[in-house]
Amino acid sequence: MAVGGTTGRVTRRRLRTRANLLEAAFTVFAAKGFGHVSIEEVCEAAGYTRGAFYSNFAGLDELFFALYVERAELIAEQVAGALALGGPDLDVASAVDRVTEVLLLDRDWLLVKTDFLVHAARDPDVARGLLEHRARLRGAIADRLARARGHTELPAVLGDVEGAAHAVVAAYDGVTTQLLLDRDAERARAWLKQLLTALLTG
Amino acid sequence: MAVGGTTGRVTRRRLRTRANLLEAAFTVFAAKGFGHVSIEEVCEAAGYTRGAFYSNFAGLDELFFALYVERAELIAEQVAGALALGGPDLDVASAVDRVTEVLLLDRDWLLVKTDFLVHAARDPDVARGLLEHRARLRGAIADRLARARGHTELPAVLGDVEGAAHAVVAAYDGVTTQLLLDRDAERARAWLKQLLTALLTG
DNA sequence: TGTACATCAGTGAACGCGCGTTCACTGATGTAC
DNA sequence: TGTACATCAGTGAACGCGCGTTCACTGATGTAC
Repeated sequence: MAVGGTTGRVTRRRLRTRANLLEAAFTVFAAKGFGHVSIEEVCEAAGYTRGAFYSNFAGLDELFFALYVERAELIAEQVAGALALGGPDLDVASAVDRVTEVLLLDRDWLLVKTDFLVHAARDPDVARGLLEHRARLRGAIADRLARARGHTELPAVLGDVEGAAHAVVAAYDGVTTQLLLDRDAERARAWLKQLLTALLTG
Repeated sequence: MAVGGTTGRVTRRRLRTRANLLEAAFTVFAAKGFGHVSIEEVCEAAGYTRGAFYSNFAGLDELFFALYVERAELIAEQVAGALALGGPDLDVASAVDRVTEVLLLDRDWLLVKTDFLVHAARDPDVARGLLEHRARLRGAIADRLARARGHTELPAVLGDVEGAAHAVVAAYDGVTTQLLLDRDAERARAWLKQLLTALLTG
């Protein structure tokens, strides 16, 4: 069995192999897209045989999911880190700057993320997980906005702080779409900043 | 040769077959996603043999592109129609209602559209075509906004009418992402309306 | 309108490859003493 | 710390299937008279 079960002693070697496979898979997925990638390709990129793959994952779907979760957590930490830098109650404009910097940096990640979105859109179970993750993200943003409220009053059109957080996520997703096509990260950043400013400081 | 060349007499039969293949392909692509679909599957769904496919298309990529272009034009016409209904200078709020109605209706189309986006993101040639299409769309929105300007003044934060049109597209893309996951079209519509209101009537 | 003919569109069988999946085996790793 | 042993992780070969691609052929379609 490739997945959890009773957590029976995981060797270093196994961890390393798994990490190598995930690392290589990320590159391959970003380049060709999930659905155009074979197990064989992932193994070749990682320098293992297919047997090693099956020893660690039940199939490409499982690996893709693991890959997404791992990277998503990484990004979440980076965002949290960027926000933490600004002290406990950074004003909205600065927070936007910081977060934008981190979020729109890695094109490969945006590609994989979008692949995962469209994959999740077709599988309710996967979708549920992704929705929960997004809900947590919105929660964090809402907290942040609530704390920054003293500096700038939010416009009433969006409803409460939760609504504003929702708007932030939507703006981010919207800008991502354009960025995927024109590959102009600088413009995307400026543009996201402008959008968020329009939304949060009505 | 499957594509154009000198436009040498296209029979009805050929047109019908092509249309049937595209129709069936749309369903199959929506259900499984480009990249998880075989030529065989499309042919089976359409009721043809694989030879018929190769007589009409060079490969899945070409069919996918043709499919996207066809449906995108269809949607564009529907949107134009919805706007035309409201007379020459509908106010912004009503225009938003009408367009939203059309745009967020068809989940299958959103799935295929997103598949195409992520496909285009990996192929600069395809991306260019899609960017041009989006630019035309923005242009149409900008025109509309310019005509509705008399009723409602746009907020200055977004810049000119072009900027506002850009924002509309970003909001739409952002809401689409959420809708793909939660499948709640009504909420998405309400939400998009709210977002656009916040953006356009700062 | 009907018939004869030419061209074309789709058929269906065949070929072969890429790759998913399995599994007996071996070298690596960890443990007990 | 060193050695002997047990278990585990990854190897690599083998099997077979799904499907992409081709092509000689035939029934459908269009045209000329």
